[in-house]
Amino acid sequence: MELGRKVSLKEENGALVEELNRVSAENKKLTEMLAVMCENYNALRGQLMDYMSKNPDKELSPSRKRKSESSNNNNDNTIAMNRNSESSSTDEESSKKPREEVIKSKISRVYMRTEASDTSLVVKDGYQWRKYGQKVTRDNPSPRAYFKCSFAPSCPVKKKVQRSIEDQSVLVATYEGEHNHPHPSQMEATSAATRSLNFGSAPCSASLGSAGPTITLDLTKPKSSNNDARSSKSRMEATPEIRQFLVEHMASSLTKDPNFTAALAAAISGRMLQ
DNA sequence: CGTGTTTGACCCGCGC
DNA sequence: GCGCGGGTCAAACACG
Repeated sequence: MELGRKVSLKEENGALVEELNRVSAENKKLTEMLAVMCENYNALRGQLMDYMSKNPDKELSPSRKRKSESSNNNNDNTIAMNRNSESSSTDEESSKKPREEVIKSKISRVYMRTEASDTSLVVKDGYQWRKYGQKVTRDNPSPRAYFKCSFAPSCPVKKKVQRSIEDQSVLVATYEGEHNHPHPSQMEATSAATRSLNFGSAPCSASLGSAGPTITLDLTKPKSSNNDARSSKSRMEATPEIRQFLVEHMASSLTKDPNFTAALAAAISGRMLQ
């Protein structure tokens, strides 16, 4: 009967709407997961740098530097910075002489996907930043924001945040230097990170189809060889082995593929835009 | 009133 | 030397 057909059509319509809602929710969840992954990556990266800077005992004089672009790509690994905060650039108050630059700061680039409507160029990486400038650059119509770590001048880390010219919903954060202090807001960052992704206890895998590379983090069987007691004193809520493994895994991934995060963010955002 | 942000001015390196 | 452009400073401003 026609009535029955109408009813079934209506049911089908409702089912479709429900499916749409479900897909939308899933999309949203994936977006959140991506953001969380980026947060986790940033946190892990910081821990990795912290860890690696504790092991090598190279004597390098920390010097703040202005621009360190000479020939390097975005992930040169000059990681053995001296982390002594007292001697870092607060001593001599030379106003205009060029500071000697023995080593370059570590420069890393992080791609962070945000809402396109989010106009604040804020990349939540767990650290506190103070904005000190904003410029419109030539190659990108989006303004570039300049941040210093709130622990400055004892912490010389700076970052630049600018929207990607290709995808306005992707923030490109360029970090210069390394934090010589633990996460000031480790709890907030951790809670935010574990809000929707249980990071320490569940296996985490992210795989992308045709659009990009397949990246899988298998946390089911971490190595249990060594744990860094010093770094675990302040921020080890998840299992140290898991974090250790994650750090090593991330390090190896990044070593093999410097554009790891770029590819990940670009691929996922591209699929989400479809 | 203290703290963080905004924004125009200034500095400085680099290419011509 | 000069102009351009990216990076930084600092006074003004906003906000709690």
